[in-house]
Order: sequence, then C-alpha cells, then structure tokens
Amino acid sequence: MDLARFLVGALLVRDAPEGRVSARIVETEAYLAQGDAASHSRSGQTARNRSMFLARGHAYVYFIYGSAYCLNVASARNGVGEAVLLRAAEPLEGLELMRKRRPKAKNDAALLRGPGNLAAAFGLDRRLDGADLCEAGSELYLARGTPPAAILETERIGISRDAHHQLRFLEAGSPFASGPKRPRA
DNA sequence: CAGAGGATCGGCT
DNA sequence: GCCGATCCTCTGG
Repeated sequence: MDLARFLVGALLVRDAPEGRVSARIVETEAYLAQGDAASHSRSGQTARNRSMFLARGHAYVYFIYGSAYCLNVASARNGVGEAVLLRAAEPLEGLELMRKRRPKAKNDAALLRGPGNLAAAFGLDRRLDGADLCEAGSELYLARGTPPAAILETERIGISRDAHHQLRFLEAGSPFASGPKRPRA
C-alpha cells in the first residue's frame, strides 16, 4: 500500500528503438502477499507470476483475457509475492508513438487509461517481465515526478472474488484516471 | 487432459 | 451499465 501510494505522481519512462515515451502515473492498485484472494500470488509462486516475488522495483508483466498486458511493480523483498498494478497515467513524451500503438484511443487523455491500454501504449509485453525498473537509462524505468495535491483511495476494479477494502489509489480529479472516482481522501 | 475463470477492452444500450 | 471476445494459466482427476 505504501508503494502504491508512493507511485502516484511518479514517472514511467521507456526508451526503445522505436522511440521514447514517458508518463506520470495517476492510478495504482495494491496486491498483498497475505490474505489477498485477488492477488496472483495467492496460491504461491508459478511460472507466470514468479517476477511478483522479486525484490521491490522489478517489473511483473502478465497477459490477461487473451488480449492485454498489465504492468506491475514488485513491492516486497525477494521471495515475497506482492506488487502494485499501474492502472493509468498522464502522457508526457512520445504522444505520437502512443497514438500509433493505440489507434483506438478516442483522445490523448485516454491513451493510458486502463492497465491494458497503458501497457499497449508503452509497447510492453512479457519480454520486459522481471526487468529492474530502478535504473535510470535502462529500457524501462521509474523516476521522480510531481506529487499529486491529493490522493483518493477506493476499492479495486475488476475484482469478482472479495472486493476488499481500499487498495486503489488515484490522483484526485485526474482526467487521466480510469473507472469510478469515489470520495474518501 | 479437460474445464473453468480471469488485476480487460471496446462497443452497444 | 452490460456483454462478448479471446487465450493463457491453474486446478483437479
């Protein structure tokens, strides 16, 4: 939860041969190592989720519903399956490349709205699973950004099991966020 | 090996 | 807000 909150306002950068894209994260969700029926790590480590068990700051990228990739940041220590899902971001650099990768986006504010869309605009797939996101200058990394004026906490999205409490974090009033914005700052 | 379900998206009502 | 597409992953027998 600490990392999920911390990452709202942080920057995500990808430097790839096709070009550079960057964005400011506005929405995240926490998936806990203990007592979280919705976490991919709920039944232990598998071939798919092993990166979730890497040390804090590593990427966990998975493929879902046969159509979308999602990017997470591992949040605990090596051996503990816990991560933060990046759900939405504000486009900063490489808008043209993002539009090319996301031709269906209705407008620029929607380019990075939703975890699958964010990953698509960044051109991510399983090749970046396990990458260290803490080294500036590597292909994909996190950097300091501008903190939000206020952070809202809501229930997570798309969870059919037990909805849990407030494990979703988003910048208050952000036009780049996904889903409903319930109160409770 | 078969079966079930999913941390989604986009289109339609 | 509701629903279907799509296919990967895990579980159980």
